[in-house]
Amino acid sequence: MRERPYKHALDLLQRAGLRPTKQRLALARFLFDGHDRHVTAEQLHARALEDRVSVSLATVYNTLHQFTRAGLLREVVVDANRSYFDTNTSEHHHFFHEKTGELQDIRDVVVANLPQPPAGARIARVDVVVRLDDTDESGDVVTHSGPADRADI
Amino acid sequence: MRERPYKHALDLLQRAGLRPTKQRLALARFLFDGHDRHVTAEQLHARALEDRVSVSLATVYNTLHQFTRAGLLREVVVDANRSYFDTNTSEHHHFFHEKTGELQDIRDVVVANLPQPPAGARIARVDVVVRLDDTDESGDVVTHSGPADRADI
DNA sequence: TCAACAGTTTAGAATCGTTCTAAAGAAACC
DNA sequence: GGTTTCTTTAGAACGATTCTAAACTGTTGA
Repeated sequence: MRERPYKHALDLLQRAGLRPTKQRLALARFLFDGHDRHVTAEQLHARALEDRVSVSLATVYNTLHQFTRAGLLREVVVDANRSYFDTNTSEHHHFFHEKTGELQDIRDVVVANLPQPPAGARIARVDVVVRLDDTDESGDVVTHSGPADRADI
Repeated sequence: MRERPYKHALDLLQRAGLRPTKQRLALARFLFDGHDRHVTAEQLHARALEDRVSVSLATVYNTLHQFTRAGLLREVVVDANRSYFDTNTSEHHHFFHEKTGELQDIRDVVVANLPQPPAGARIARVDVVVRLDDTDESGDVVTHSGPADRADI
């Protein structure tokens, strides 16, 4: 994961059949540095500008969609107001912290007893979103024995 | 479920502490007629106009949110482009037909092995969205023995 | 090397769903 | 009825996203 970022990003672009432009390279280098990330277009744009990479918001959107089509990213729908893109494209699910808008990958969730899809349809994907609240406005400490062990719903 | 729609709607509004205006009554009568419905604001608005109930889109939005706050509806986030409101407020999950934008309730899904939420957070809700594709552009018949039985993911 | 084409970026306009605003209208209360 | 409070509404405003058309850049091949 600590590999030569330029080379790695270049590689990904080439495999996706995308010309390695300055903008795409910069975005890819940031997105695919080995961390699992959940970014919105605005966040990624801001980040690029911080790094003094001049790129327009339109290009950020284009690039995110191209990367998604290429299977490098996965779009996560959790919030009606913004789209998140996840650099982790393997099977997994999410905690979504409603207050902060933060997403967090969770693994090993088991979904069972799904009904058969209607005729003519096929399951494309199963998404589990666990929405999180703050425990308590009073600032109480969380005793780690609480509820939330009743994993079934 | 076949009860006097006026009375039932009136009742719901009263219990929710909302003045029974013409608009709210009309929307409530349609929404809570005993069927499970998944509506967008636009759809509900169009439907009201068909029924010759004059109501503005702003009021439809207001009303949907008021009903949601009152626990009469549940907002479902499945599509980045529109909000759905579900008249079924009990524990259940959804099939989402990506092509048509249709939602369908599914019951009895089991979600297990959820990790503990991070300290300070509490699970507010678990949403399972099963995204559906068309089986096949060639129009093949679905043999009901196919995949989609491997319910775990 | 360079022309020429195809793919890319961009600013800004446009779009779309949704929310806001301020004023007019209706329900509730005395 | 008069007054207060809640509702509705048209239209403006908004924020995220997409589109447009023109400028730009990578690539290819002579």
